[in-house]
Amino acid sequence: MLSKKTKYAFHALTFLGKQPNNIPVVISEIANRTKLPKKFLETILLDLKKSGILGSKMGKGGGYYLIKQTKDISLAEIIRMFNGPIALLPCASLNYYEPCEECEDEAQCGLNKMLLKVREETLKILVNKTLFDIISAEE
Amino acid sequence: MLSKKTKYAFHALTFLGKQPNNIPVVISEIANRTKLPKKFLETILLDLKKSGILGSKMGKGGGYYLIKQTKDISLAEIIRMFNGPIALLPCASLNYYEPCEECEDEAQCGLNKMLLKVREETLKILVNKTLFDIISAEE
DNA sequence: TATTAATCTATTAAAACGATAGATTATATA
DNA sequence: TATATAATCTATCGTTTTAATAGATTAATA
Repeated sequence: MLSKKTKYAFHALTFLGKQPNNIPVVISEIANRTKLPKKFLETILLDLKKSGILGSKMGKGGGYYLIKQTKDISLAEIIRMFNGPIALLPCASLNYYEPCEECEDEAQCGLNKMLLKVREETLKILVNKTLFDIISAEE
Repeated sequence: MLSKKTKYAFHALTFLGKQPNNIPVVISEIANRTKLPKKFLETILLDLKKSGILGSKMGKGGGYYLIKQTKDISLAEIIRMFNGPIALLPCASLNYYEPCEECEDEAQCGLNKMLLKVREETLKILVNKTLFDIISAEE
């Protein structure tokens, strides 16, 4: 399951992705239109900015706007950022790898091998689907 | 990510699946061999019993043993039992469906549509992989 | 210089997770 | 029938994560 933060990020991105010419939109408008809690949304937008997906402008006429192309923002990327690893266990993750305490020999562990495969196949799905596809699916 | 409970369930099942003739094994032995916390493991084994995957016998010579065939125990089944939905959001889950509060019209929601597809594809993977495959992958 | 709007720091309530303790019930066998 | 064995049940508990809010600060514009 995705956290609410992750879900909110998708909603905010979808909204901004539909904005014409990527004109900056202020937080409160994004919050109103997407029905997301404003203060919580702030932290999300900030994270998206820090990772280079959004840009921002302070002061009058400011707000947040999309920098990356919607086709270049994959589900995997957003999920990793807000939800953590794609893999089902840390021992099967490439980006967030950590060994299991109870596991004597990982190279022997059938669960690990299986979850590595699952991760691989899941990633294929999540990398190929983008914000563009989400927006295209609307209406 | 899977919870530790889910991971422990897989380890316990893998151990029992490798047992010859499905002879009952006592909790403490399962715990020792798998290196899992015994008391926590108890609750897991009980759940597995209630769902018909394991059988148990009290008293001397008792313990837990596998009832279902390893080929008939899918990853999806275990994950659902201990970890919850396969879908990434409740609104995209069939077994645990729940609408989103912020969503005015689900039929219009691009995220929902996308996650329904993801769920479908993920399920294909997780249903086709079984305890048998995990055990086969060992050594 | 006043207004606007993002950014930063700090805090908090609630839920989920992981784990343990102790009492009870069922079964086998000596 | 008594005893040992082992699952089962009830209850509790600390920690971490999640979701959310409050308030002060900085930057940009007009």
